[in-house]
Amino acid sequence: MARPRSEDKRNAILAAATDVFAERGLGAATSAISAAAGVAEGTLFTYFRTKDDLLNALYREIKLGLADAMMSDFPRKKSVRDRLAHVWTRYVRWGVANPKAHRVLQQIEVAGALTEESKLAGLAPFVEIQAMAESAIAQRTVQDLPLPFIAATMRALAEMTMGFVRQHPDDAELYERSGFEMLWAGLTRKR
Amino acid sequence: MARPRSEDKRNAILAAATDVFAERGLGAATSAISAAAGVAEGTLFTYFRTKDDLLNALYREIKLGLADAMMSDFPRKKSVRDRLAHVWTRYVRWGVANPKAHRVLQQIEVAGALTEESKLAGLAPFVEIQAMAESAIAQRTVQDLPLPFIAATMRALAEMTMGFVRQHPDDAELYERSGFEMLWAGLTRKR
Amino acid sequence: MARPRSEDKRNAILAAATDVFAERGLGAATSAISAAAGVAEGTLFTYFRTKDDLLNALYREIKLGLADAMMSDFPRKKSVRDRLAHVWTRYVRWGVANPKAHRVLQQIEVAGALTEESKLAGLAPFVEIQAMAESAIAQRTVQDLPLPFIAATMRALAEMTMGFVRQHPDDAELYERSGFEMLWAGLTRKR
Amino acid sequence: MARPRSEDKRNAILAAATDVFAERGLGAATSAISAAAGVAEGTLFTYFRTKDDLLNALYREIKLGLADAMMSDFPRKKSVRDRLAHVWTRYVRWGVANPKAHRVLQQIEVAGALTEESKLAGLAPFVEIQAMAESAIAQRTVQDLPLPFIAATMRALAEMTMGFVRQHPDDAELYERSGFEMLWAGLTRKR
DNA sequence: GATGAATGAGTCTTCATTCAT
DNA sequence: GATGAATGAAGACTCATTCAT
Repeated sequence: MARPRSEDKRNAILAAATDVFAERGLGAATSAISAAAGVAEGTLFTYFRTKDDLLNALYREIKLGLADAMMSDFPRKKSVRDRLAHVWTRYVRWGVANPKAHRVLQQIEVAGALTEESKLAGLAPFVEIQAMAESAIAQRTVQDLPLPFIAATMRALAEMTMGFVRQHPDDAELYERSGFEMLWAGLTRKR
Repeated sequence: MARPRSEDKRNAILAAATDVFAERGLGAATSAISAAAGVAEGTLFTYFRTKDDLLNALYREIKLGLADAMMSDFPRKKSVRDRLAHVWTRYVRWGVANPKAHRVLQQIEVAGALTEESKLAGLAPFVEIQAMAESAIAQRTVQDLPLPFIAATMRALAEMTMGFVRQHPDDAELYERSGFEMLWAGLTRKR
Repeated sequence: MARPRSEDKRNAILAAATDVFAERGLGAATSAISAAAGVAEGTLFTYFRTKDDLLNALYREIKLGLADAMMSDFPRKKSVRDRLAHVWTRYVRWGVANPKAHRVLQQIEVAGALTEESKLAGLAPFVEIQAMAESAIAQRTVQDLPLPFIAATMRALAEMTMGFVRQHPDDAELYERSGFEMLWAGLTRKR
Repeated sequence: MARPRSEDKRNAILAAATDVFAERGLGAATSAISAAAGVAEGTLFTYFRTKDDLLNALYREIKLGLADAMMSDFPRKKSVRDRLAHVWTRYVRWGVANPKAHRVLQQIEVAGALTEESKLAGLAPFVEIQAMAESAIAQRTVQDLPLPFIAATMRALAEMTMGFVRQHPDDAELYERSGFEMLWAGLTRKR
């Protein structure tokens, strides 16, 4: 029955990859990652067949963590505004609290190493947000715009907001709130 | 200085770099770029001392082109809304018309290879936009928010919009307009 | 010694090694062999201490099979020509019927991984052939040449013949006979 | 015009490859070859794109040298027997004088790394031998057998003979002559 | 200045072998 | 004994940069 593959080691590698990639970019050597994870160079490849595999797994892992952060305690019963605010706040705070993961996420997305499968897997956890947006449109609170457009808007503003909160932690609340108000103003029907 | 450096060659290299980096990522080999530019491998290094230098120069070059696209014919005399719409439209259209340059710009920004100098140089051409925003705040059309925050908001929404226009060219106008309206609604004071 | 080593497993590994080495060369990974044999990677090493050990064992195994094919039903009582023809035919047919084993044999011999011990062991089963040759020389049917030279001649011609039979199975008989006649003509005293 | 590729370096690499492969097998590291050739590791790859390319080039190079050795001073006007003896002797002596090249040739042929192109190129220099054999058959000196079969016979016997000459240099002449007589007896029509 | 051969450190990945389970 | 995860030394090949021509 040999030694079973260790979840701990897998996680250590993913964590190390996050650190190393965040600091040196995706071009960082796999050997740096295995070293940071405290495993042998070869071990990395028993958990992830190739560097690209590692990248894809890391992407999913981070996305999953993000989804969890955003959707836990989701106030299903509250108003559209409250629900959107919940998601917004959680997203921004996650990005501020996990700058490395956030940075790596961006790099992976822009690098073009993701499989279609991973892209889909990364999207999956966010269906509930879409559902919320859909119902909001239906009740005419939010303008009639394509859902992906709305989602992308939120994301774009949230990412931007994170940057400001990171740079000016003292004004965190200001930026967090201002960002949200801009989003809300942009999305809702006028008057 | 027998033969002077050729502006043509420099441009050929920058253009080739845009193509190659856009297609293969910043990890692409300099030899691929020199080949695409039709010059020898060594020649690239007489125009740019290192690969990082090339990256920085490319960044500035693209930013300059972008600034030019945005600010030419700038309607200094018109309303804040008109001026903002001008900038918005130009930005979005530039991104749609120059997907490779846009893609490379993003990669460079996210990769962390930029010198402070380059970052500043990249910002410079956009001072006029800032000025516009400043005056708009002063006259209380736009909310009293930090200028960089406003600029970043515009950028974030514009980049997102580009993506949609690229994917749905037939609805270009819809996305372009919707994006702008969201920006405007977000920035202006609520009555 | 709770569980005794299984002869089956050993054989499975040797058979798998024949297949894998024949197809991918001696550089093939031991893990490919264990996989093909349906055993764990580590198991291979309980049956053969090192890859070189496996190679040597495989060599002997194949040689043994070959000797068996050649010497079974050996017509001890018949004429020199009949006995030589028997050996010739059996050798050629074995090579045609076992192309992988034959191929691996050649690779091992040419690769220089054999111990002296294995070389000797590989020769052993062929003593009877030598004996036959010796007596043939004594009775002056065959020219007075060093025995190993005679053996090598037969082998060289037989291996060559195998190749032709493999490539032109329809002319198998022609090549088999022609080859033998050449051998016989070459070995016997000219009148 | 930069430094031109040096024929010397190319030859040094090929010579080093012959040595190293002969001693350690085709699995030998390219770094061992570049070191033996006195060039940097990378340099090997500017002359041969891959290890397989090197193998193929080496094969052609050796075959060319062999053909040259065999066919120079070819006695076109003499009898079939003399011409065959010429080729035979040259071949055997080449193999004895160039044991490393000969060994490497065998390894490459058995390893299955040759392109069809290389195989053809390796055959080309030997057309004259075929022509000779053809005419010999026509004049009914040699038995009517497929040409490739005849060629292969000569080769098989010659290679075997080389081995004996190498092991017993003092009896070189004996083996050389005996081998040839066997070949001649085998090929010619009886009576 | 232009060229491209030369360099060798660095990359990802493989693999024989060991050893915890 | 069987298993397969762990190991780390190689290995083939790449690439930014230098420099002879």
